[in-house]
Amino acid sequence: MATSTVENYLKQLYLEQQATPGLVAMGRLASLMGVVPGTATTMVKALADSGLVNYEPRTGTQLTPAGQQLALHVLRRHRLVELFLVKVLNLDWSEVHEEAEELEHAISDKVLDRIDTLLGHPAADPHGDPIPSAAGDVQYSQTHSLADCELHQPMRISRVVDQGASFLQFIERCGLRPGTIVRVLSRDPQADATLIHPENREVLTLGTTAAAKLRVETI
Amino acid sequence: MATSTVENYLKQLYLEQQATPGLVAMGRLASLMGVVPGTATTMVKALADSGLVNYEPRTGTQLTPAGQQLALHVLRRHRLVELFLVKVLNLDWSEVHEEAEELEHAISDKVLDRIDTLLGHPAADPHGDPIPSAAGDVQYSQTHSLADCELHQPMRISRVVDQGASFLQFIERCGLRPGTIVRVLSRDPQADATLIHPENREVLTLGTTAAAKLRVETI
DNA sequence: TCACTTATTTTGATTAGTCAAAATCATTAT
DNA sequence: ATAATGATTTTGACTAATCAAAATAAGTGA
Repeated sequence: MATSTVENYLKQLYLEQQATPGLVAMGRLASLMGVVPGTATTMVKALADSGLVNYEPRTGTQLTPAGQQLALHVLRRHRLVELFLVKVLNLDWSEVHEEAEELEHAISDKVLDRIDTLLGHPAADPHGDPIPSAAGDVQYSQTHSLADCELHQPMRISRVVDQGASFLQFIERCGLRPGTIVRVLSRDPQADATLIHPENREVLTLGTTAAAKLRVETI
Repeated sequence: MATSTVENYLKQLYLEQQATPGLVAMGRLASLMGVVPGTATTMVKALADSGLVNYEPRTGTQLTPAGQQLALHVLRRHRLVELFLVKVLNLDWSEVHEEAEELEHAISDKVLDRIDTLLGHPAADPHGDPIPSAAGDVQYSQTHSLADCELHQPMRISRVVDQGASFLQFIERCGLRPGTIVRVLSRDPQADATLIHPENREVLTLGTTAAAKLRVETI
């Protein structure tokens, strides 16, 4: 059985590879995990010995198929738990990430399965992140973000790519949760600004960094 | 923050002191925790340093008020989780003990509170064990067992003092879950047998050890 | 090519929890 | 009172995960 530390390394590697394909450098992994670089090196060597990652000294590391499988399992637990906490226990979506961070390591397959059934085999968590299947398949609807989608076209927000509670609360306040329909009215690269119009809400301006965190899909 | 190992030691000490008041010997604690006696000694010394137990070398240990407080907190989590798993996720009551054993260390006060609310502030878990309040109070309804209660008097089963899945499944099959009304028809000390009659069920015989595990209360 | 910067790896230590086995202590039985 | 028995404690060692700081490698600039 993988310890929860191992599960966290694998999960982080998976997310990082998803965001930036290719080898993950030790320094990068260390900062994601909140440890010093030497610790990451030691850990990755151990993971390599278990066949969960490939390790190229002084270059970087990446998940093996076995490692990815395990990472997806963890991610499935994490995301199902998040949705469960929101839907069944009425927690706020801005706080469930932290809670799930602990529960994802403690929950058995049996309990997870019940949760999955209770929720009706959902496809995405409260942030719009896809929930991997028990077999380890994930559906990435390759979307644009508010920072690069078409102007004036109504789009549906499908995903919020930032788990921070304060950002999520901000999104909440602006009425920009996943599912909401928005249109981008204009972009001003000089001002680093995107003018958007959420359905039934007031027009507002987002900086490009914030806009890029809101993934959208055409309707 | 107490590690889950520490939480388990405290929980086990509490349960043992409840069953057999007085100091708990190292050998006893070790066997309850499934470790070697030397390990228990080392651990108890550390717990004593943290002010969670009193330790009398070569005699035994017992919880301090602080230790008991923490133990009750763990027990509250354990039992609320058990009930939640049965009521909300439809797990079998014979399997929830194992599941709760892990979850009790991962669940936050906030989530626990939601569960408590969702279940309507229940007083007992699926085995009839009382759920300590958030403040750490427990209601022990001091009851008799089927091994020593009055004959012929209808009694309500209030508690099953054995968490083992196979025993619980047996109890289930005989229709002897908490809440059931039963009468003891006779006892034969020589044969070590108790003849009981569960309401709407067939008469059956239990050995004294098994009968003692079924706590009952007068109606 | 040589020095400099920066990331990575190595080394030595630390903490929590554990075991095996030797040493110690406290009781019982003779 | 002494020896035997049995529990307890101590000692030394191990694993997982970590950090601090020194050593090493790789790439960059001059």
